[in-house]
Amino acid sequence: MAKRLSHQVDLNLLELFQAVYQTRNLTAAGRELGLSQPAMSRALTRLRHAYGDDLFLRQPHGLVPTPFADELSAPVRQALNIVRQTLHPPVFHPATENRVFTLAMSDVSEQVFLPTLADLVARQAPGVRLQTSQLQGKALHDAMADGTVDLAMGHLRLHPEGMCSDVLFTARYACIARRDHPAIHGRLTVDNFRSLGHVIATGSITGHAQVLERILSSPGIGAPIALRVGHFLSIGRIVAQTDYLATVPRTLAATFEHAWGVRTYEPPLPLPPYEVAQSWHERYARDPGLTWLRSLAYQRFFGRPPT
DNA sequence: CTCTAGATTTCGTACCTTAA
DNA sequence: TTAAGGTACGAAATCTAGAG
Repeated sequence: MAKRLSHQVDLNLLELFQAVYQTRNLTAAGRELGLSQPAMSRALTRLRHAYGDDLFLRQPHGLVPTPFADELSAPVRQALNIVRQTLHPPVFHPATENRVFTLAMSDVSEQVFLPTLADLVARQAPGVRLQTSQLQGKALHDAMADGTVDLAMGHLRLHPEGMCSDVLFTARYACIARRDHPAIHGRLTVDNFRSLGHVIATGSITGHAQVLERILSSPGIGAPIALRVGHFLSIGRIVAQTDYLATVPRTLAATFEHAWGVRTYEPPLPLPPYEVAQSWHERYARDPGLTWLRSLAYQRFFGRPPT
């Protein structure tokens, strides 16, 4: 294919080339494209001029492609297929797809809503597998931007640049302490909250630690932070075996009650609710697989697809 | 079967209209 | 102003039917 286009070519001319190449008949190709025969003839002239080749020769049994046209046909067909694919992007078929999705989430989210999500995925898409990632900060942002991590879920601190998100639900905090705590009688008081040592999880990718540290250290409260740990899930057992107090997501408190026998208390002062969201990078906003997964998570909480 | 004249088909061009 | 498409028409090749 040594010849070069003499000037910019209207891409519709490639459709014309393809139609004429297939039909070997200008009038029939014109019917396919909705053009009159003279319009086809004129368009073919433009294409001939652009390529500097006759492309098709009029012969007794129709238009016969030149060797150059034969050479051109495969790349033109491929180019048209690529263009058509951009207009009709691939569809994700959950029942038959094989794909691994990587979800960035805290240990809290793994405990609280990953089981339900995993069950939904297993029912609808048996070939799809999930794995979680504990990346945080810039590493998480970079991983989401390059597609290594597909979706981040939870009450997360994310660098906002290029991020999109759906709020899945709003949740509240609860306090937990050991069942036979010597200083707590019936209900948790403001004095208990101020004087008892608190356990908080600071190593997690969630934004809970920031919120709780601010509350505990605020001028009117000044509660002591006795222990900082890396994971929320460690807190239940620690609280069960010490006189420490902890403020954790309410759903997690319920889990700790069953697992470690701790007791859940209403916070003695108003704590702000927090939002749990799913976030993804704008580069993958139209990824059909990711769109399906996001929709599944959204329906899990709202009973309907996102608008 | 062969030849021939008219009909039909198909491509190319001139000229006009339209829309950007 | 320019490019693209339509109508009208010419040219060339093929098809078809009738005559010899």
